[in-house]
Amino acid sequence: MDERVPRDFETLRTTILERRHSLPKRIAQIAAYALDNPDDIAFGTAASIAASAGVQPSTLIRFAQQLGFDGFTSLQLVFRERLRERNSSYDERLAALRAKAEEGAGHRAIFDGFVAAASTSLNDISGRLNEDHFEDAIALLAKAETIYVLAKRRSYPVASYIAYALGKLKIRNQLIESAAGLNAEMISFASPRDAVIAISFSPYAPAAIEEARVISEQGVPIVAITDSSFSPLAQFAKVWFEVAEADFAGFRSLSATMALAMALTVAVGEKRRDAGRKRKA
Amino acid sequence: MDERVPRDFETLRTTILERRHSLPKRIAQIAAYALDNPDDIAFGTAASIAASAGVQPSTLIRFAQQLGFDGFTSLQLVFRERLRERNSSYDERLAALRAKAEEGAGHRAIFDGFVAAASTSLNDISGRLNEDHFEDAIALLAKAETIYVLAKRRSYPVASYIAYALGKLKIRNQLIESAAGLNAEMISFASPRDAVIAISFSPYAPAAIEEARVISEQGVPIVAITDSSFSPLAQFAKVWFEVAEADFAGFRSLSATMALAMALTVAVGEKRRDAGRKRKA
DNA sequence: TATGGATTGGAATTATTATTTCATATTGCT
DNA sequence: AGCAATATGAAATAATAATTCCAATCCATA
Repeated sequence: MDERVPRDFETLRTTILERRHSLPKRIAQIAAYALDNPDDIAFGTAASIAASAGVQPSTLIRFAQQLGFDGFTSLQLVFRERLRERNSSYDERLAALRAKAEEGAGHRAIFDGFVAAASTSLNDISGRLNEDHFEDAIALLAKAETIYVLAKRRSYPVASYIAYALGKLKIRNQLIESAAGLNAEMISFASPRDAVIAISFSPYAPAAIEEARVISEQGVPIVAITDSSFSPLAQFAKVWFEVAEADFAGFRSLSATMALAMALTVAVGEKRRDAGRKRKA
Repeated sequence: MDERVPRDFETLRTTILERRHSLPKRIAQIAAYALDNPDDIAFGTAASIAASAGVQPSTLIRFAQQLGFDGFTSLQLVFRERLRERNSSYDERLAALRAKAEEGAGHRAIFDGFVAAASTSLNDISGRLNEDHFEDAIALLAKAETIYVLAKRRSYPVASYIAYALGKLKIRNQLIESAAGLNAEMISFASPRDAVIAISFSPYAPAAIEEARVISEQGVPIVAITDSSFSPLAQFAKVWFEVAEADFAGFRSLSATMALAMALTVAVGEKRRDAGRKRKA
């Protein structure tokens, strides 16, 4: 075997993708099948796999040999190993990730840490979302003429995704940001028939809090996403959500906030569609 | 076969535990082994498993028969099925949630869907991150004078979080966006001593691709985060990462991309700190 | 369009693996 | 302790599956 044989699934996958275009037709066919149905490769027999993929068993072996394995059996081992690794349960994996991230010094540990933080946050929020608040928030936003989106600094990415999604859903919205320093003017256009989604986490960006105060004094209802009941944002809000994001290396995961924000956005879109349909009928 | 044959792993497990004490010595031995090492049963051969468990192959078959199977092979199927299910459970859950949301099963389903999409994406990326590429990307970015961050539309939130984090870490960076339409000028300042983090997913925003092309022609190395090897972004990149984000209701989760982006950012920060320390010493 | 090389299909062969069988050992019972 | 029933070990056998081989076909190139 003069060529290096991929011994883990990822390397194998990469190798296949690289060579994809230089492979003969039938071999390419089995290659595509293998990447699409890795489980079948792991469990099946050469004959059964070949039949499912619509080729001859010998082709399957040729495929394995092209990749540097000495036969189908050794190729199959890689696919089996993948299943073994993937197998461990979610919680186990999460625990393992955290452990690795903590002990490990290398860069891989940093990556694992961020993945673990994101997973933890998601885990957490899915258990504690208050459904009544969620429905209230949707109702409130669905009847707004314009939805203003307010977030600064670390929360800003969430706001920009909300704005993107609202735009896609054809819901009129305004991201409160202005390179020209015209935020105050922008805010002054908001009326009680509009609504605001405001996002801020400790340490609360003063600008965000101040703008939330002003806008709430204009009678515009606010839906807030923040991190505790002590949040200054909570006091201005008609509805507010508490999201506890885990952090790693000083940077907060945004995954739970993102999920909540997207759910709100899409739910509002749906409610509007339903309302529109009813009005027509 | 007068007794009911367990066809799923949990039932099998329970059955074994119930009968444990009424089993002959060697059979009990293999029973214990089976529950402790289910993966080995799934993949091994009768001979190899028997050897690991310290019994004869025939005992293994007798064990299977006692449980009502007609041989080792049918018992093994249950163990294999277990691996298949474990592995696909996330995708299935997501599919179920999508279906539920489709038929209008309430807003909670939408929220669950976004959480599941995010979890699936994280799960996926943590298994397939290519560590070599990761190290290459870190090295490349760590020695850049200025890191340019390039992403449009749905990827923009990631870019803005990267820019925020780089700023916090005191790493000089430039987000390529300009309300004044000065992107071209901004890009023209980039030199081969700088580097770019570019993020784009299908359908690739033309502006992002075009800017990536221009900037790579200026000799500025690009680290790309994208969704497939066919991505037009990949061809301009020195290093690229494939991130498969699950989507829900038409909106892609950003959780995996975010985790990767943050990991890159923080790792670059660390590498720079280490380098600085070394220079001093 | 003729020719050589590469690719493919399908059956024959070889290898591996499950199962059966039977002799031997162990256990439980009177 | 002695006997029968049960359990076990080891090798023979049967089944299944991987691999090889060769003829047929396809494809690129002159």
